[in-house]
Amino acid sequence: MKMSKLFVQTLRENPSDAEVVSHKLLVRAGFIRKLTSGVYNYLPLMWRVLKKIENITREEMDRAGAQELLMPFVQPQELWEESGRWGVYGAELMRLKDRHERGMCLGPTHEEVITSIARDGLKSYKQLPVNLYQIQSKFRDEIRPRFGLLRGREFIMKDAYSFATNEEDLMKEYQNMAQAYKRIFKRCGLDTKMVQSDSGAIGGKISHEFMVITDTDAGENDVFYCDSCDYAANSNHAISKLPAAVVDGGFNKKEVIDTPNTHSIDELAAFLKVPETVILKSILYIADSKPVLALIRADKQVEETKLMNAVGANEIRIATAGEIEEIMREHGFDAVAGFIGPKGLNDINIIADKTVYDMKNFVVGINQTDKHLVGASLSDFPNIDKYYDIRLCEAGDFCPQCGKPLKVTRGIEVGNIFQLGTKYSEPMNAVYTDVDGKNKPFIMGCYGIGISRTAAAAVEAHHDEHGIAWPVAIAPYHVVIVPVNINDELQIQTANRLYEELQRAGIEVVLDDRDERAGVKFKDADLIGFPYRITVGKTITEGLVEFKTRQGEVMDKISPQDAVYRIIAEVNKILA
RNA sequence: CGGAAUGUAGCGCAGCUUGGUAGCGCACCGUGUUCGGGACGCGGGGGGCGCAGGUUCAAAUCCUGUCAUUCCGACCA
Repeated sequence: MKMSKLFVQTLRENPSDAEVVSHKLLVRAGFIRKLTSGVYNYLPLMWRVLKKIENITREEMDRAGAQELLMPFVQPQELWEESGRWGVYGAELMRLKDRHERGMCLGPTHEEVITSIARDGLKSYKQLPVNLYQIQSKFRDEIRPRFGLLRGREFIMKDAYSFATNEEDLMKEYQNMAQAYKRIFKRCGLDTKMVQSDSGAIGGKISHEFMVITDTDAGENDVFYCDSCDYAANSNHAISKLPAAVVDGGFNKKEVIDTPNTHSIDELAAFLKVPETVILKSILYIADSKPVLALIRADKQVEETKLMNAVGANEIRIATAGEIEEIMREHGFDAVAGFIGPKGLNDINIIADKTVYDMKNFVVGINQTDKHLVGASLSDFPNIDKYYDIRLCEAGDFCPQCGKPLKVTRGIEVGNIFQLGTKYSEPMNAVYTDVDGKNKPFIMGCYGIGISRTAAAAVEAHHDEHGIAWPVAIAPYHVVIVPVNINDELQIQTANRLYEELQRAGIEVVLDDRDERAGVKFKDADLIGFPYRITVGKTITEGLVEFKTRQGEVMDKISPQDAVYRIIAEVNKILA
């Protein structure tokens, strides 16, 4: 490709709406352009990158035995009613009506459609197990799109769905996909960590996410992991052992005392001169519009996804100050936030964290403003009868597997795998006929990779102050040839010769034939992120060129042949 | 949805307080000098100021409404 004809416009300045580095660089280097909030044009350079990631994904999925198909982007409401998700998916599902006022939606994921395909096309146990996948655009009307391609509303995803007759085959395919994913991300030049996670709106029991580890804001997930063993989990799912703590308040007697204006745990602990670990914290949530009281040792935080799972709700949020007072009033109490507790709330769902189980002689709110009960014990609250893990882990907690300290970092979720079981096949009546002649629902799994997010994550992982540094396997082009002065006959001839020679060898090469100063061409080359650069300058009179890798290796004076051979060798090695 | 802010040329911005008919940098076109890390000079082209009303002799500037975008909080590949 000649640079003079390449469709690209590089910018000197960062776009004003970009926060994270991948967004800034992809816009500045001319890869993407925003059409509307969370929706981007993939310009020619970007499309080359995306196609490469798609192809790597496709090759590995095919190698793993999956079959590619393509499902519609627009889906009918009825299908979503069959699975029961039309009512629960929420505003993220982009709903629309056709001219006949029939309900439709833009596909945010394709469990419903694939299940309908399976129930039509898979009739016998003899056809199973099978894994079907597609690579396609998805649309999710995110509350707040941001970070460019990392959280767009429209994005490209590879989604695969497996169908089996039993849990064992599902588990095999799950492992098979986990292995395929590791190969895919490795080939894309990305280090990923496979972590346990909550399965969220997609459903199912067991799930793992593939995270690109980063220490920037672009990583929207907290990941807890252990260096001593293989434990790693998303914060929404991580469990831990706690360091020893004082859990006995040491109060002489049980009594209600005045604790004026202690609206926060800080203030209460300071007022009573006790550690937070002897205070029982009560937080009122609204789960699917019903009140839920969460109890936890006051030095710990509630993990809302865990709480949501414990309640079995689809949506959860902390109650507002007004709601707290109103709900208290309904139960005959006059209490504001900061003074509430489980006392007397017999018809409210109470979810106690396991940390509560060990507490003795503690401090707790009793639904009276400006008062707390000290010296309390769990037997005072017969309505606390079950204990769950709803606690958010913290760095410094210990690994649940080996007991060593856990570490925390941030990650970008580029892929995930779920064991769905019969969550969709059962309600949608997707069954096959088993050996015994009986109809049984498919045991399903599903497996996603954010293709466009993976591209952005690659930029987050591979860049410097000058621009992007694409891994060879997903770079839009492998090499750029820069003749310093295009009016120099020898330089331009040599550049042309190298250009043709590399092309013949199957290398993807850009010849920067623009009549620009060398500095401009170098800046653009660095910004766009070509893995290799050959500069043909003055030293060509001695038969020498400069060879540079985007990683920073420079050879000032090298023969053009050596540069070409090296590029051919390295690229072929990576692509092999 | 709650809180904050912004919409002026492809991009980044100034001009609005104190209304007088739009400007700067980058990018683009022409031209000359320059030529190994985003050169400089000269000469050009492009917008009527998100949209719709209103006030006024006159509105990018004031008023009303509306739409969009961005940031901060609750969601997820």
